[in-house]
Amino acid sequence: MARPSTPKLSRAAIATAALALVDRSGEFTMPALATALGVSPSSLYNHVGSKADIVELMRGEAMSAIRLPALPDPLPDRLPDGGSPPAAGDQDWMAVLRGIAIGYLDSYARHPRLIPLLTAYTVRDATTLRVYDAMARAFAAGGYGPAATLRAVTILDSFILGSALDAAAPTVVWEADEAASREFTEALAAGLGEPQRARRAFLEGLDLILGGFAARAGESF
Amino acid sequence: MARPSTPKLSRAAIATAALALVDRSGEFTMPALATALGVSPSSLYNHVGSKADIVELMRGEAMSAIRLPALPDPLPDRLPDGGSPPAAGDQDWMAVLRGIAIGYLDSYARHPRLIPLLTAYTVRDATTLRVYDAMARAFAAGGYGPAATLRAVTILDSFILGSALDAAAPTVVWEADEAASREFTEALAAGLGEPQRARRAFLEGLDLILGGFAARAGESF
DNA sequence: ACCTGAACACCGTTCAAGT
DNA sequence: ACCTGAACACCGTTCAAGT
Repeated sequence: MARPSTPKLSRAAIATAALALVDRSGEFTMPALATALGVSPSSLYNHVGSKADIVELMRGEAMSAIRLPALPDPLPDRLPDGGSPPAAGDQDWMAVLRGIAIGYLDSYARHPRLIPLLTAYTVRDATTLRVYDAMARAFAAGGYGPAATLRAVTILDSFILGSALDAAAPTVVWEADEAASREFTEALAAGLGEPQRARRAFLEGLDLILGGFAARAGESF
Repeated sequence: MARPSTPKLSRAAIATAALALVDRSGEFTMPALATALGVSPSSLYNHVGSKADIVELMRGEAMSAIRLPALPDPLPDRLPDGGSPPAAGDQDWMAVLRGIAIGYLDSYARHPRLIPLLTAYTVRDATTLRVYDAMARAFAAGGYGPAATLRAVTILDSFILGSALDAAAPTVVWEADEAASREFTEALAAGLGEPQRARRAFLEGLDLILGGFAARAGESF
């Protein structure tokens, strides 16, 4: 029973099983993963280099669900092919950014217990890079210069990741203690029950940020 | 050499040494901490219940540096004491929020390697609660109702935490690969060298968000 | 090429034993 | 009350051995 004729493992199978394990139990250890795959822990090392490697696989798996809006690739190319006007339409790239941001958050939200795991490792995932790329193209389409584009992408990324964390493992045990003010206590009482609380806050914050970007799009930078 | 006449350990000493260890090496294990304290690992359990307990101590330690603006406590109380007008001044609570947010981020930023550790545990720290409380009071002072206040605090918290993470462990190995667009490549080239890159992005995003809040303060919610 | 089992150097935590 | 040392059940990873 040493080497089976058809391999029991593959990187894809490991990624899927690992993500399912994290989703289900929140834990992620090599023995637990091996058990889920019906294999011995040391077998995993025939396909991955380390535990961190598997975390990267899970990141890719989680992000693969993103549907990036089909943005014309070398953006200027669409001008000569007739028809539509220069498409300065601010609505365009704002809507694109909104779509990307929401898709990005949803990818996280589908795997809440994965998020704290991701922050412990450094990213090196191609799909995530493509998300940033799409955002950068959208800002460029909105007239942002290179440096402003990078800051803008950073801002969006920070807010999205923070929102995902907030939703996944509430950063506060939302519970007013004896020292809490009336204002805070009332806010908790009013908001905590709300069903889509975290998501509604995200959407509101996203619109705040995008609104700010749109307002600045006219200025020089 | 069993029990010394004067205790070698205390919760405070453990908190300080743990934070110093994380700041210096990024690692955090009980044996390493014990060595740093000149003590055996099992001794720690006379003062803390678990490793998670120590993480909470570190969170408190990191947050204790925050200077919360002295906001009049039961806010309405300052009206009758004469002098200043009702102080509808939007500038007031916006400036207060800005100060809190920056202080909050700086507390994180001073201990970048602590941040990923924090996200793996659930918060139960009194100082952090006080930060939220101060934010809630500021929004209430700005005319926000309870539910809107909770969403607003959530938005700020998410952005701050996300920014801290982004700054601490760059969420992307910021490196354009072969599939990167011209826009993204240029943005990276223009922005990556910038000295205070992460902090400038944070300040810009913060102003975007606060600006949005200020603009909405007049509406009904 | 790919799985197994034994082995290594760790880890967090418990607990009797000491003072 | 508080520190020690031994012990327990883990963990990630390596590697010779098998096919």
